[in-house]
Amino acid sequence: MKHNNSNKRSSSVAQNPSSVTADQCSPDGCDHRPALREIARGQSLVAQLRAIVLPALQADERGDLAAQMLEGILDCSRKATSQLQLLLSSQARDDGKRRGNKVSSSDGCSSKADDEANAKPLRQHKRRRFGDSMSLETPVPHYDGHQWRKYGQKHINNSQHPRSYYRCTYRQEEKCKATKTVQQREDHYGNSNGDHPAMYTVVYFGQHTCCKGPAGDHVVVEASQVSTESQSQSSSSYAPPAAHGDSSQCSNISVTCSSVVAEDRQASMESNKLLDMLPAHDLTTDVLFDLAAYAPLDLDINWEMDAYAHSGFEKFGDW
DNA sequence: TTGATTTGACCGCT
DNA sequence: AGCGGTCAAATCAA
Repeated sequence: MKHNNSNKRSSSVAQNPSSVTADQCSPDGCDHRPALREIARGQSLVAQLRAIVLPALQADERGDLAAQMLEGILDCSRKATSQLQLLLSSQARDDGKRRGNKVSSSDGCSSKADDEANAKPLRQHKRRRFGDSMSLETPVPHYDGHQWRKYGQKHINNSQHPRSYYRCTYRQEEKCKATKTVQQREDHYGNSNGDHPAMYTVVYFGQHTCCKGPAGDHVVVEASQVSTESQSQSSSSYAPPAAHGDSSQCSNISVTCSSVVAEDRQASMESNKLLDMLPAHDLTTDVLFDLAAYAPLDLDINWEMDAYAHSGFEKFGDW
């Protein structure tokens, strides 16, 4: 049945919120979300790389080795991600306690929302927050190893290109909540020669909880979702191995960060080995160089920040 | 026929 | 008020 209430709105000049990343810093200055975003970016790059490389590789030992290395890289970054997410979830829990669980009231738990929910089956629209998002710029926004279904497209204020909305194909059968948005960048215009391929900004929301992803194994349930999804569902409930206390997160973090750095160094070394193995391929080598270069640097920065966390170091610069 | 995409409407949030 | 995310009927494509 079509909706008959026409309230289509015209566009007006406004700031584009997509250029803003919210919740960059936690109250205690021990924020690892920038590192998490970079690792996720690396994961996405590897997934794209695999989608490009694997079909072109021959089924021989080198091909198997390359596939194993790609798996190794993804495995390293997954471990690093899950460790950081555990830290973030404990941070968010503690933050929620301090704020008196204000978040939960926006999830339909307030009395007004309850009344309306009893009256009619309301649509549950929750505006996403950028705290649990990972952004990526890529010429191949559709090759990330996952299967997506488009569910919407919108023109965004002050943007020439529309933004497309995708959710995981296995959203229903596996309750996978991962979504992404794809929007062509304003300052990149592809030409027919392929000299300057169009660049797209891809923003990922949530982690894949389906088992049909590129690695085929189960990925850590989104830990940072606690800021937006306090209304937990039984299918996606995530219980950390041990309950954390209210304080002393920084000492906890400093222990865990060493293992995160180790995992990411391993991923970077694998990338370099893969780079030596593969024949010249523009897009492939670009992605690999990107991978090999970014990981140790970004994590070293965060590692050093841990040392200063206790002294109130807060600024994270241009992440 | 079935699954994917399109598109106008709806709704939460700022 | 209006922007952006999501829903869901209509439409398209295989």
